[in-house]
Amino acid sequence: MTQFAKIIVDVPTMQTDQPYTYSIPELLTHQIEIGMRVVVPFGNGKRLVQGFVIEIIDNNQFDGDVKAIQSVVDLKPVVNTELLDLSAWIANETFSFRITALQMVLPSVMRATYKKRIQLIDEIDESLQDKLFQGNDSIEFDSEHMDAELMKELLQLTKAGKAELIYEVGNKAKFKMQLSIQPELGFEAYEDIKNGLRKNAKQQHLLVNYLQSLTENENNLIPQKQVVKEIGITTATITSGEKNGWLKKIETEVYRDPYKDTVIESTGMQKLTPDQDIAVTAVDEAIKNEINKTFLLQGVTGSGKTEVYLQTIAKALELGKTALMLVPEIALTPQMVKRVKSRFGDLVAVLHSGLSDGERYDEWRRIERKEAQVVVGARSAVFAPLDNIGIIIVDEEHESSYKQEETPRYHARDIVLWRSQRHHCPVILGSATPSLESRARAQKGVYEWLQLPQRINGQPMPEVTLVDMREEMKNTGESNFSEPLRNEITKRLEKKEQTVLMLNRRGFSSFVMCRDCGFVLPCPNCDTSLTLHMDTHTMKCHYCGHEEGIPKICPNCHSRKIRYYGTGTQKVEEELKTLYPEARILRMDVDTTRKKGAHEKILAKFGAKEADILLGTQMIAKGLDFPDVTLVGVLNADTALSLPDFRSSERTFQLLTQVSGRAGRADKEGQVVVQTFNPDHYAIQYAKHHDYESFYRKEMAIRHMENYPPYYYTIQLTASYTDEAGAAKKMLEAVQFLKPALSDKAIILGPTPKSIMRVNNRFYYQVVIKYKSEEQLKERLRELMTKSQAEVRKGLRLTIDSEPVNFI
DNA sequence: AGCACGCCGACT
DNA sequence: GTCGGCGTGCTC
Repeated sequence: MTQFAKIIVDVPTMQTDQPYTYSIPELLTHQIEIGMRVVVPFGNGKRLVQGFVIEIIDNNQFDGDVKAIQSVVDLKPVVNTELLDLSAWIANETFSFRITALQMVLPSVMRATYKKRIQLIDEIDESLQDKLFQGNDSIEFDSEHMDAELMKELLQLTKAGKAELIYEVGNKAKFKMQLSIQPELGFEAYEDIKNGLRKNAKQQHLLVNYLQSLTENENNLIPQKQVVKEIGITTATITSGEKNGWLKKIETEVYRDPYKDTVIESTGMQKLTPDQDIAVTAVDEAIKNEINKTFLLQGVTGSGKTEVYLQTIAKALELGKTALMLVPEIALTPQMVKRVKSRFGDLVAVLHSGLSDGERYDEWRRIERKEAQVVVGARSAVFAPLDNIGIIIVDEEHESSYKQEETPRYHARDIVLWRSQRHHCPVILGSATPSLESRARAQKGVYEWLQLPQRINGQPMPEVTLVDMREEMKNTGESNFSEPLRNEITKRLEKKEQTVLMLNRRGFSSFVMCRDCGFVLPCPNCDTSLTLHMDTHTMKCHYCGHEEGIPKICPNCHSRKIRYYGTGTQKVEEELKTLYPEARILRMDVDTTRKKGAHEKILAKFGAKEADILLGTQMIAKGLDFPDVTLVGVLNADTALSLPDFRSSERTFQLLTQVSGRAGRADKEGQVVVQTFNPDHYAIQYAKHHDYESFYRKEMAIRHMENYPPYYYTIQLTASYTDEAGAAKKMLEAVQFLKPALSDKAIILGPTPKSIMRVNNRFYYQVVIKYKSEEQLKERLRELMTKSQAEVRKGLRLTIDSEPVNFI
């Protein structure tokens, strides 16, 4: 009996965002399973696309002609039922397409590649064939790069029936294979062969001896490369050995191991403090009883959260379960990875953005084949194809990088909670400064609250000194370094201790300004100014990537007095060098860490005490742990505070608390100097006193008053268009459309232009809706998307972001 | 997305 | 007259 399959096709549009029914050809009946990728004809002509099988049914519910599946891509399913369900849920929650959500849960190499080619099917004039096909009988048809004249002629040929258009669906994923050899005979047989060999056949002797020794081994599959190197014979000898039937050659898959060259010593469990012990016991209990429960593990820097994570992971493994641990990208340092690997060895798979597509795919396969049972990774690692998860950990749970800023705009924390329900396992959300959302849930008892209030070594938190830059400016003028900070740096240099200096990301760019007329070089495509990049000696736009030369004379008034301003890390570094000519300085920012591994190199250098001062952006706030750092300086604590985002206080508090924790972790006492223009701001004051609880209460009061999360949910709509009026009109229309479906408790903010209204010559307008419970909202938003399709074709872009992390 | 169909302007 | 512009509809 003919079976049918429901398939999500790889055509990411609203109109095609639904399962299509295809018949399963007889030949493929026993091959096709749910979760496999297939190639199907779609649309007019012979267009082929990839699709995912999401259901297999016995009777066709579609009244119309069904087409048959063309071919199967996979030997076994690549998406299990859990991830299939998860992707459907994500598509629904984030207003994205099912195909996009499906592709997101898989490594990017598994995405299909499409090619067209023109195949000659009839005899044509030889000179014409030379011209059009370069002597071949088919040619790739690439309408983007092809010569227009050539294309026209090829199409004419197709129309005349002399050639046809062929669609090809490719697959980028390749296993890296390696040739290995294996003995074919037993010990005795090799003995006989040896006796039969000529005396001077030295290489053959070596080979047979080697094969004979392998017969004793359990694992007798040895890479050919290794054999050649080890016993010094040629591959020719091995090949003739194969011909003689002494051995066989086998192709095996090898994994690209990015950590191949790092030697890792194994470490055991550490002794727990009483607080840690309470936490571990509570989580272990939940793992054992398969209780889907969320713990908020709130522990100050240095309180040993990581040890709690590692011991609960050990518990899960002990029970035959797997573990997933998420870490923010910037905290996923070699130190961090080493710590996990040293505990669990080869059971660990690591997924982070630094991996090549191939490496990422290999790690994914190790997980899928259950060779790796512990997964450590950044945001997208939440989709690791683990089975039977025992514990999920989200470290630094407050980090905004857990939210994906492109569609599907998911938050890893939400995915984690979904998966924990599916696997009946507990979740640990860990942080020194939990997000208000999570902390409030702990308050309400939705999460179980675990605390680690003490540092492991019983050390006090470092002393934080605030420097009022308004006062300082009067004395020191334009310097980035206040007198108190300079004095402290001098002291460290004398005592041969290390200093870390942090420059807040926002407002840290250098721009070019004319001293005579005040002209600032703007980006031609965006409403921003270009920033100076000394490494490439160009002016760049951070939003659209536009790049141009550094002007020598002012384009506006032709003055020669055009200089660069602002506090880029490079400029600060220069000032540091003049202040402390003898100090060894390392700079860490986007420019110096662009190359792969550069980040690690800088940290390793600093760790080896090859520098006195480490200067960097926020990337230095996370995960670095150097015992000789006794001074942490924050050059501009409050640049984020002035931003029109309700989370700016929270971010400032979190950042300051986090960097403070970097000072004096071992036996030496640390000190923190924070330069600020708002020394009285509560975020800065509470950070100075390491007082999360007071900050939490104060901030909650403000959120309550202003109707922001966690008291309200938020949704942000953004429209962009090539003309400003179009974008504004669309958002106005959206408000008109949504309003009737909302209760009077919902609050609509906007439409307003985005703070950078024009990016890459598109204009952006937004609307934010704050609400507590709106039954119809999501459905209405979906309708809005559907009815806007016609405009999308004309260039409108409409995005819906549920619980956005950036409001500007 | 990508392709066909269909209806209007300026050319071999 | 026809080639080709892009607005519209459809894809199991």
